[in-house]
Amino acid sequence: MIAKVIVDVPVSQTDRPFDYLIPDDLEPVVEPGMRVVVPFGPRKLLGFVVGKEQHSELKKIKPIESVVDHTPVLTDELLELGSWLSETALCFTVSAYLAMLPAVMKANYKKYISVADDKALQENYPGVYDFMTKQQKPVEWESIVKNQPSYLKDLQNGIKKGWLSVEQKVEDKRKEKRVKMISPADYINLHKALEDMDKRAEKQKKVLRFFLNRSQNEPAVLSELLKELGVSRPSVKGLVDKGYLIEQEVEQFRDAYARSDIKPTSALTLTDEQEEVLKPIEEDIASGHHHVYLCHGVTGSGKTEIYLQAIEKVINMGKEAIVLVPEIALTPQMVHRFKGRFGSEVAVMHSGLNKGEKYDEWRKIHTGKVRVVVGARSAVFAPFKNLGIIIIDEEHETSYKQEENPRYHARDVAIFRGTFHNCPVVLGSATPALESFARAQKGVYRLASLAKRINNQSMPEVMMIDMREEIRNGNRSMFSKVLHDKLLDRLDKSEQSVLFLNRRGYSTFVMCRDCGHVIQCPHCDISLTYHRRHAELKCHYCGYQESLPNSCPSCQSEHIRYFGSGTQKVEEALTRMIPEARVLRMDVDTTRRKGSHEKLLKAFGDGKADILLGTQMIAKGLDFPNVTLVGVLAADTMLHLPDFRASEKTFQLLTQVSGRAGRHEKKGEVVVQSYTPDHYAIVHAGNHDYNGFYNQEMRERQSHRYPPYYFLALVTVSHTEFPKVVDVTESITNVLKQSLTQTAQILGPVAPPIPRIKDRYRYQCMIKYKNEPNLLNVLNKIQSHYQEAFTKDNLHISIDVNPFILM
DNA sequence: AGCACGCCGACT
DNA sequence: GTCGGCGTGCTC
Repeated sequence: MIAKVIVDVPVSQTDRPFDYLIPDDLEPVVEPGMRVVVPFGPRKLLGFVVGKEQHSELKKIKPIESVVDHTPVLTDELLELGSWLSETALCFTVSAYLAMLPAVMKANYKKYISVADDKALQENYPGVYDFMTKQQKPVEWESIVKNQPSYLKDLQNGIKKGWLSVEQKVEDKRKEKRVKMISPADYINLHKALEDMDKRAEKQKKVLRFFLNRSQNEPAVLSELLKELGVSRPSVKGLVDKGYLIEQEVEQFRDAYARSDIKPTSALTLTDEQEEVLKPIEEDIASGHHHVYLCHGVTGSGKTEIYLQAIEKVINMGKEAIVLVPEIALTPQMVHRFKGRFGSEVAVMHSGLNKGEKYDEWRKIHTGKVRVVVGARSAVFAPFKNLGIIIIDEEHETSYKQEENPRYHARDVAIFRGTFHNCPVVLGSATPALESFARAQKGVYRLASLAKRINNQSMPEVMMIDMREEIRNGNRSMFSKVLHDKLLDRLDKSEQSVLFLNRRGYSTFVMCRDCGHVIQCPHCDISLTYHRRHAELKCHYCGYQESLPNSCPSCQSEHIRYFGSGTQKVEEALTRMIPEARVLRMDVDTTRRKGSHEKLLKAFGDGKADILLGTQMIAKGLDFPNVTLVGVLAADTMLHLPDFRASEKTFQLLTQVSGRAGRHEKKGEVVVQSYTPDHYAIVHAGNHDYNGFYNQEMRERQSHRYPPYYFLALVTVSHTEFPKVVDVTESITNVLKQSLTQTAQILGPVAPPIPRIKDRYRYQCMIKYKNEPNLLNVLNKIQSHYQEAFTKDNLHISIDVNPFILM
């Protein structure tokens, strides 16, 4: 038998199956979807078996070296999904497969050197010989490179001459936690065994009695058993050898939520509106039909309860469910809701888990221990075999698009899988992406609306503050008079407030007041960000840092200071303004440590602070009954980013933030400060008017030929030399112009908003198109044609179909 | 990507 | 005459 194997070499020349002979003894073992180790040229590689065939057309076929997995780690569906991804996202098939698995399942390649010809080596390279014999065991190549680079040359020659041998190893980084379990053998009568025992074997009898007193044949953990009975390992081993007891290794799952106290919940009564949304979804689940539902529900309208009840239906039918949540909203509150309803049926996948924990959660899914996964983007690849529903909450979130290879969008993957499994895909949002809403309007998706909040709470009142007015009235602080007063008012009533600072595009840069010089990264064309903590300037793109200078590097003036507004700066101003307020700051700095996110939120929920101040991360999913005021400090910072989605993002963010107020009995208020309060994104957000925003933004998109009216593809070229980048981008642009239809618009070559990152110049070419059946083909050709030149010349090309970030 | 093969210059 | 530079091409 022949196995078709995709090898772990992510280049276009090897992006196809290679034939390998399946040795007779592995014949019954090897199945598509398994990882195998195969010889490839002179080395050994990890590969994915994608098919089995009786014959091969090739003469020279090497056998599979070994099989890594006991059961396939990718189902047939996921294998198919991988090749679909490689075509549509223009990535290599292996990259797609690896993206579907936890990181620990990537191969670890190691090279080991050992002595093959003692005599010859000793004669020619005595130094190397001494070194090698001192080490005894084969020596890992990388450790020599790191620690004894002086030997490398001689070693290389020794290998060439055959005095040293090289062994390639493919290692797997995964490590299951395993425990030894002891249980009585099924067919053994313990009473009889006890009688048969040697009189002197007190310890062994003690063990048998222990199992006699236990219900049925319940296994016990070996280590605990030994401790409890005060016997030693050989006593148990003796019984195992006699065949009375059975020892087996059982995987133990690390459970990050094992200790938390989550109370079970049961289904809530739905409102008529919720009922109406749920009904067609349930019908699809019952009858096995695929539709995409866009569930447009205002914040607080009870979307999650609909998800929960749909999942319940899915579980009752013996099927499985995937719930995607943006990373930032994967808060403990959210996880608790699912754990509370479905208990141990739920696996949770988020970036807070370490690699081992992620692997364990993945295995819970793979081994069928759970039926529900709640997770961020990559959870869409959960290896379920019988999916009954896929839910994407906050579907408009940009984090669903992966910004590196494979550049997939979780929504597209979900729809692929939903089609395969004939199950519904539910997209939920208070502010759907324009693309999604447009599709729903066209009838491609089924639109379901929830216009009312549960318990009929009204939407919070939104006040727009024109900050230009404040400045005119002599208020130069970052807090308007109104916001200041309202904060004090809440403090009086001991109610809580949330202050939201939209920091994106608002980095705290350092500028000289005399000459206007802004300190920039020497490797990237972007200004450095000031970090107060260590009085350092950091580059967010390449990690470069330097200490804050005392004088301007350009004019030597000492009037150099930082501008912009970070959370730290706001916190300072806030405590200066209202010293008695207890402020909790939440940003990347205060939440870096594991679990600190949860801790901070808990502290706020427990009323240990009056004001929660934070960035993006507090915009989602927070639900505190005592919060009655939400302040947005600078609503329009994002509006002026060079991004055609700037208005949409601003609208979404303001709507989400406003939704944090007054979700319970107490009425909520929102204060939005901006310098452009009459911008339509801000106005419509203030009126909670999605449709109004949608209609206006759609006109903008149409007139500027942007999505959803046109599709986009973005080609970015980078190299250390500027003329080269321009040159290559130009020729790519020409190829595109010749190969695409007249209706396609090709913009470029143009310099992107950040023209240089990590000392590499960048240039782009953007394609706007409506219908280009040939596009993927052409882009694929461009990628593989230039790739050879690219790798050896250190040129880089990245192609993003449907890009989200245009930088 | 790695690695071998192979074809030319600068050294014992 | 050989060591070693890195251009070219292949890997089942």
